Amino acid sequence: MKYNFEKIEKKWQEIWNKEGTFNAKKNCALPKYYVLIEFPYPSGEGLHIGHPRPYTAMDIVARKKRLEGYNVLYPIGWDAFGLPTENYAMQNKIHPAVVTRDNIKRFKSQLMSLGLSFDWSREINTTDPSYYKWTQWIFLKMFEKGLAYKKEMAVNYCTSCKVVLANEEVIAGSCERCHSEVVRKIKSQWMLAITKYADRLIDDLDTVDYIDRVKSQQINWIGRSYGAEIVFPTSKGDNLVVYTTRPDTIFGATYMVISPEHELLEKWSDSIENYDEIVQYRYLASKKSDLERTELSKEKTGVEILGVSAVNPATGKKIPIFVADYVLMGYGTGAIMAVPGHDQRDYDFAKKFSLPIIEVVEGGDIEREAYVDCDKGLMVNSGFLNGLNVEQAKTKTVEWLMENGIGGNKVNYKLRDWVFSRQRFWGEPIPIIICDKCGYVPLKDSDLPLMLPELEDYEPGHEGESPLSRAEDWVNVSCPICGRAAKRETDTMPQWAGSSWYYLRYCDAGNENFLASKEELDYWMAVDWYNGGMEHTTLHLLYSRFWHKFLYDIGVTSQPEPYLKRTSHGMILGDDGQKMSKSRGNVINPDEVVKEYGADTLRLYEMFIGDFEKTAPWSSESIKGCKRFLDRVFDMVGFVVDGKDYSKDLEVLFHKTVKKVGEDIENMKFNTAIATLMTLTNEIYANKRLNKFEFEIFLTLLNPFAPHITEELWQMIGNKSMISAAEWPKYNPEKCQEDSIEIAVQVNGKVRGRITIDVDAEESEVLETARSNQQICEMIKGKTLIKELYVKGKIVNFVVK
RNA sequence: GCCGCUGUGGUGGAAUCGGCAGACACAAGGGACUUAAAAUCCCUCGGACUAAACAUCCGUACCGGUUCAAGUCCGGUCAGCGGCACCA
Repeated sequence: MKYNFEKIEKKWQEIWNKEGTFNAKKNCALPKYYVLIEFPYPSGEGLHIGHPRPYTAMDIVARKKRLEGYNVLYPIGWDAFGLPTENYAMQNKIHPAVVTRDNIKRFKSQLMSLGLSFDWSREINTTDPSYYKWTQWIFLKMFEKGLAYKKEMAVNYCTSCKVVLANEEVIAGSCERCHSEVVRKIKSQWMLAITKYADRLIDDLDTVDYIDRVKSQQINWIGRSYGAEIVFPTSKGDNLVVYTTRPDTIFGATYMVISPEHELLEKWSDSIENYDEIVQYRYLASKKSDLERTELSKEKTGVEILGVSAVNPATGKKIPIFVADYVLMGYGTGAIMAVPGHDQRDYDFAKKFSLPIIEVVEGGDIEREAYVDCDKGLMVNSGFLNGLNVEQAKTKTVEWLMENGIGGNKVNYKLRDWVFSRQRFWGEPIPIIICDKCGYVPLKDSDLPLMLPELEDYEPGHEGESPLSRAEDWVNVSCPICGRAAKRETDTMPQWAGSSWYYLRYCDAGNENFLASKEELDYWMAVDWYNGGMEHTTLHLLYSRFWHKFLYDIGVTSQPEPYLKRTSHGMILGDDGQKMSKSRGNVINPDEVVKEYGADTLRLYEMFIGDFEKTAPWSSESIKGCKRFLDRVFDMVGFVVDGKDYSKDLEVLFHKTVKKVGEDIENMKFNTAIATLMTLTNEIYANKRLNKFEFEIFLTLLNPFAPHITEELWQMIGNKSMISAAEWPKYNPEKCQEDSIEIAVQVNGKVRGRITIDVDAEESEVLETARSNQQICEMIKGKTLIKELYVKGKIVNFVVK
């Protein structure tokens, strides 16, 4: 009989679907295991060949855990708000909800065709009002606790998408999505105070099992640094506060710089002699996009503030103050003390403006460049700090600052609060009413969900105002507190909102009274294993950890962290080694692969393609090997004879294989797990005879990788129940090794012969056998034996001279 | 510039704690079966030397070190990938 994958796969998908084979049970006495993948954005292009890689990997984990007796939750849903859908809707005059529905339909049938063991009964959709009701509810809780606030601020504005972006969405000065220019614009925006959680987001990484590169990227992104704030008096009487990580270098501070947006500039406007020049500089700086600022980073620009100066509190000397855009308003205090001797940027600036450069740590050559990495040098030209090392000087300076009441230790972060407003249609409306008298008034819980209004078109306004502002019936309301005319907030939430808590909804997807019941949350949370892309490390992953911690603080969840384990998969490239793209013409369509080879082969190949964590090029040739393997597995049924135990020939190999496949799945080494099964298959083909018991073990091991074919063969050999309800095999560690093994014998570290020994043989016995080996005898004859080594079960080495 | 990662046959990749480098596949070459092709099965497959095999030597980006023994550990160099980037 021929392996008819098309028929087999259709048959089992229908059975699983009809019976809900993989639906998780509600909270119960069984041990639980929660496996999570990042739910897809249902784009118009349909499933990408890269999607099945993580989905299959986690499917393998889920299926294995089920076979091991766990109550497994492996859910799926749709992260469906967002710009591509909205843009498509605008171009084609179709409602985004309709576009979303059609895209989901296509994605769903594609995912179904892969035999993924999702619990479809818990399917969620972030654009469903019964879902975003709770996204809005969480926002209101944050508002209630003061974590959501509105602020006039310079925001990143994408000139093409006409939308405000979060810092995380700006890549090297351009829009993450469309790569257009991003400029700064002053706007009133909703913000979420993620910075209040900065320390916990770093420190709690110690309590979870994330791959190192995820941890280090998050730590890097949050960017915690320890330093000091120092107060510099000015000639205007106002104090100018700076942040520095090098308080020890204060004697070398020969000038100061404040950022163009600094508030003191306006306050000092009357006293500044060249105020016009400064206003002009500030205007030019604001016109610069982030891209230009970055590109021009080599050449420093700035203007000296004439008429106002500061005093270095350590030296007592009068020093000038400059305005320059190399100092950012968003970090520290927006002002610095410049130490050109020991900071390259200050050095470049000082050279350009002919400012004094003083060496305060010896050991460098400040004639040539700033001496930056000067941890080992001693302080000079620094009054009471002279002779100390850098660490001592830091401590002493901070003590001195505190004694004089002009500063102290300070921790700073690169992380900024999350810009949460979007001026677009296809997002969750922010459930706030703006009243002239009462301010920002939250909707009552009973008024949620606040549904999106119906609109004729979804174009944003020319000044970047939200399309919702045109829905006058919807916008104009009366204030819930005072009853006067008021307006709804017209901004919507960013795409990251719905995905910040979706894993909680899966625990109790249909709940109408709350985002999920306490019982189900306590049973299922935390997620045991979450796999996703590296590109979400500083966005989704950080955001959702923040929301989760907030929900933990208000008692919704019982664990401080949402995900116990986080891993990441590599991308699949085109067969030319380049990223797949339409323009390169190297795109592989999963539907076509399934049609030609079947889902089991696709699954197997994507797991066999290479190290799961690394990028791998697709090969239309290599996939044939996986198909060939499944053909051989199918034909194996012809070797099966009755037998309820292992045969003598294969017993050790089977025990080894059970051990290896199980461990490899746990360690994400799917490729070597498959290689091991291939080796066993080759051995079975050499024997051409297989006990039924052995075949069942083999099928169970292969089942997580290739679920359809194994289900079919399981039935073909007479089983009434499904293999999906079988038990994961166990191995006996004692039977994982042959009684006698061959080991290599080295002379001076080079293999010169091999001997067969009993596994448990004594060292002296093994060495004797090795010495009497003919080849070895000849090699060591007439030479002095200096040392002999035996590493049990591995190797013998004779050192001779 | 800073942080993280990776360099192994023609290709994708194996090698648990330092113990026989190249598992498992793909491609290629040869053979069997076939009228023929496809499919399938068998053999060869890092390099040098060799008609071939045995043997020997070389070989995990490069240079050096530790060790009886290094793809693996240490120091340095080069190349590539990812993230951040005027963060004081």
